[in-house]
Amino acid sequence: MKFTTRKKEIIFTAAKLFRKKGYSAVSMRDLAQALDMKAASLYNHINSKQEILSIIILEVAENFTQHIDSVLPQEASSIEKLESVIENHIKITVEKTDALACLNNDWMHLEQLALENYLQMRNTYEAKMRSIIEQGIKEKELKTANIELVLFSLLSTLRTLYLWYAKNRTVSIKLLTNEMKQNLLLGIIL
Amino acid sequence: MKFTTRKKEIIFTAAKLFRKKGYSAVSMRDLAQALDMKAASLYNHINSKQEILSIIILEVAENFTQHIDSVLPQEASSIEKLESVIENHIKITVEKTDALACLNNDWMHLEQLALENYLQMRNTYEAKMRSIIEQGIKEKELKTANIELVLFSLLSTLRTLYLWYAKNRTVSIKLLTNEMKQNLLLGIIL
DNA sequence: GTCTATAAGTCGATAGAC
DNA sequence: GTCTATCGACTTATAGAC
Repeated sequence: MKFTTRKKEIIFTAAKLFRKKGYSAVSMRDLAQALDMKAASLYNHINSKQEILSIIILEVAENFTQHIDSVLPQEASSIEKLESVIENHIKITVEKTDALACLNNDWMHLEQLALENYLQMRNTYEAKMRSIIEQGIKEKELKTANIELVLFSLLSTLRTLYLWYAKNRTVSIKLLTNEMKQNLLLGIIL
Repeated sequence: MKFTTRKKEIIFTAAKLFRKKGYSAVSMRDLAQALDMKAASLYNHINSKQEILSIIILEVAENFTQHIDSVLPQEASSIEKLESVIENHIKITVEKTDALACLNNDWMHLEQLALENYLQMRNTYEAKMRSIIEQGIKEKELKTANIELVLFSLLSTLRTLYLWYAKNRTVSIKLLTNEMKQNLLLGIIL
């Protein structure tokens, strides 16, 4: 992996460590050692450990926000919109595995503005997903069911897909995408 | 909540705190304060912070192990077995929400024997789930699909259902169970 | 069984030399 | 931009009084 700046290298490495042990269990000394430098030197590139976490998480959160904002106003069926959401989750899972894991597991260690910012993006994302599901039920494309549980069933699998992908990196994205659409939308019973 | 021993009260309270902030971010002082006592006094009831974590996690892991061991040899269809597994996940989600969250998020902070023990139980559990899915495909009850992804789709939702349940505690278990069977087994498309 | 005091080490972060 | 040295607070855990 090549980096344009030392700061990006630090953030990339931090995401890898945070994913394995969690934000709280990784010390600045651990991070420095992984980069073959001393902890004090990190502070020439970043202001605090907290800043590293917020950069990692908010960047991924913004990726999700941008995608759902582009999908929602489209003239498309609810199923097409859900498929596009699934594709985007898989894209982020593949391209930003470590950062996605941090977002999932360490968001509660964000502070102040970064935490508010994250929670606001997450709430908005879920509200927009909910409206797609409601559209689908109204237009008789989706089964009439508990909307909150349908929303959760979809998101829980998509959010944690990185756990599966980490152990199965050789799978083709096309196969992964098709199978996930099948499983999530059509179920597994013949 | 009433407790038969002080040790059980400590473990119950620890699970609540670990769930909110994660094992590493909860100090023995935090735990003591939540119990209205001093940190040093905790050590009259438990040997170490690590012991608390392993008691919390291994107890839940053994619940899962016992259930799948009782389901696997039954003379039942693969779908009936999967339904029984879903019911058990929901039962544990409802009865041991905090401990289940610890198992999901903090298992990697287990050490030595406890870690080996946990990983062995998890691997065995997944292997037995896999054999149920294989049985289902062989007997043409389940669609022919990527077994590993079907397994992951099911478990990812069941394992993180506590996140949804924590915000929707008033839902009836019967409704929750029926909806989850629908979503996971039959999909959401009409 | 709970307390105070404390050991021995780690934490995030800073100052200042080079 | 990296280093050594260090600060002050916090960490898990123990010793011993009550």
